[in-house]
Amino acid sequence: MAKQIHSVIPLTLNALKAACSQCNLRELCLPYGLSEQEVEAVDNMVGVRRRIKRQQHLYRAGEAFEAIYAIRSGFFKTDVLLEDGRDQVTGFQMAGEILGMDGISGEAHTCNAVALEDSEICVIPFVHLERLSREIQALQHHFHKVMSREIVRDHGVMMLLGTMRAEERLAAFLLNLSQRFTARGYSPAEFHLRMTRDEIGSYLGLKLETVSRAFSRFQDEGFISVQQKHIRILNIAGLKTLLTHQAS
Amino acid sequence: MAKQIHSVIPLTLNALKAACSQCNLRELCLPYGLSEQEVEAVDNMVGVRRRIKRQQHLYRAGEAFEAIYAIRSGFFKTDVLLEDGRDQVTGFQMAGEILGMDGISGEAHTCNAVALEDSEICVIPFVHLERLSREIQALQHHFHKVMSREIVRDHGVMMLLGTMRAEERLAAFLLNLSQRFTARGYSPAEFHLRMTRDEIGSYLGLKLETVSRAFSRFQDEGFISVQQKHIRILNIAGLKTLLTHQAS
DNA sequence: CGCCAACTTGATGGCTGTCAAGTCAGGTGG
DNA sequence: CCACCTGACTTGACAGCCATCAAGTTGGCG
Repeated sequence: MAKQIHSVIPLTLNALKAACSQCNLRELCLPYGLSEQEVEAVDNMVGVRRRIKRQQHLYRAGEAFEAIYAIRSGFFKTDVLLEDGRDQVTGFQMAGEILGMDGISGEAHTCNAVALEDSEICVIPFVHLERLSREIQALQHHFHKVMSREIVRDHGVMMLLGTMRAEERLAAFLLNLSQRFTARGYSPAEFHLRMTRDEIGSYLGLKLETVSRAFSRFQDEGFISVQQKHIRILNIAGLKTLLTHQAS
Repeated sequence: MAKQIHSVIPLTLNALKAACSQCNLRELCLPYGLSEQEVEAVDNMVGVRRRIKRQQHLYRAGEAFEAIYAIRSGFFKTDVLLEDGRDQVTGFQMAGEILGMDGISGEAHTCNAVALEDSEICVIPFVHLERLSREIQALQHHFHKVMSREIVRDHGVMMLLGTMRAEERLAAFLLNLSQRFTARGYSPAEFHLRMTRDEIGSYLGLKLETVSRAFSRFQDEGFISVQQKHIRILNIAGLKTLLTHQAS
């Protein structure tokens, strides 16, 4: 009991005032070409920064929706639970991406968001965002684009789940990760998976054994090298041909 | 040739000024409690009504994004095409629902929207919508909810594609249709499918034969009666148990 | 009446799920 | 420092669900 109190409370209270004006992820979260005055208004809109430890929830399905969250650093997954116990990972999110937009429609979150590594997020109270969006056109349009991008991304996942075979799914997944790491200035060819095989499988609609076998097969073919969660892509073109060539 | 010209051109030109103030789908498209003045402003925001004949495209992937569309009557599907020819239906839309939000992020549509029966839609130029959203808070919030609802819906489809077996998918599909028809004042138990088995299969990540077999099996079990595209649900509770009971 | 698209039904095969055993890496306690 | 333990992962054998291929049926339309 006492132990719990000591270990948990300090973590969630670790909050700082956010400062978009100083943030190097600004171009991911915010529109181009805001005036100084506007950036200051955005600084005031964003509430606080919060640290979330690995395996902690940022929010849970059913909780009241109050804010969306910008990931400042770290890595998250979102997942949905069915009544019968089945669940599915609906996405993996990394720095510069936005979490929580599913909650707007029903005023409650519809999925869980869990940190896969120690992370830092900026809290954006939704009423503030809407108020400021009414004043700054560029911010309004940017937010609409962010939501729309989420819809397009989901369509991509539906495509993947509906039409692709196991190896195609995993290839698409790796290429997607590679591209997103590249966009953040990391190596396109070498990265560390933050999620387990089981979580990858859940996201891709596969069992963990199938994911593992596909990894092994890719390694045998010389497309990648796998050591636990460390991935190195050796033949990006090879992975890409897996996607386009295998027509049904 | 001459025949084509005669049959096609008149259709797409069939456009009227829209009038939300008169529309009985108002509660689906618009927020509650707008003032008369505000409804009038919305009337001006919405461009024209357009008729789309069965099998005609409302928009195609790649076309410039200019407007979103509210379905006034009729039935649509949206689908995405992969380079290698595979495609997938990403959704079926009916009266009161909104089409085209996928286009906001990239300023171009990312999927095709095709009428599955003769339909009528209201064109909502997106710059108008954003302008008016900045003035009418309720409209702004309503639009955000509509986009968020699309995200939540997509998560539901991902769940379906990622975790359910063929018969569960079809049961979920039928129950979803039933619920949406009910919300529009139609019978919850009896309706006409506007799409082919192939389109259902594409949406559910199944082949048309599998869809057909599942229909037959549901009929044998006494859950539904099927006559071509005419569906009658005889045992809604039975269909629902298919969803929750079959844990893996 | 005949044609065609949509659909149904059967037989077969393959991909992936399931079950099981074993390996590996990291952390803990002696 | 090392043995042990646990969770994550790999690999193999087998089975089942669904895709594929094929043939036949139905209903709508010219």
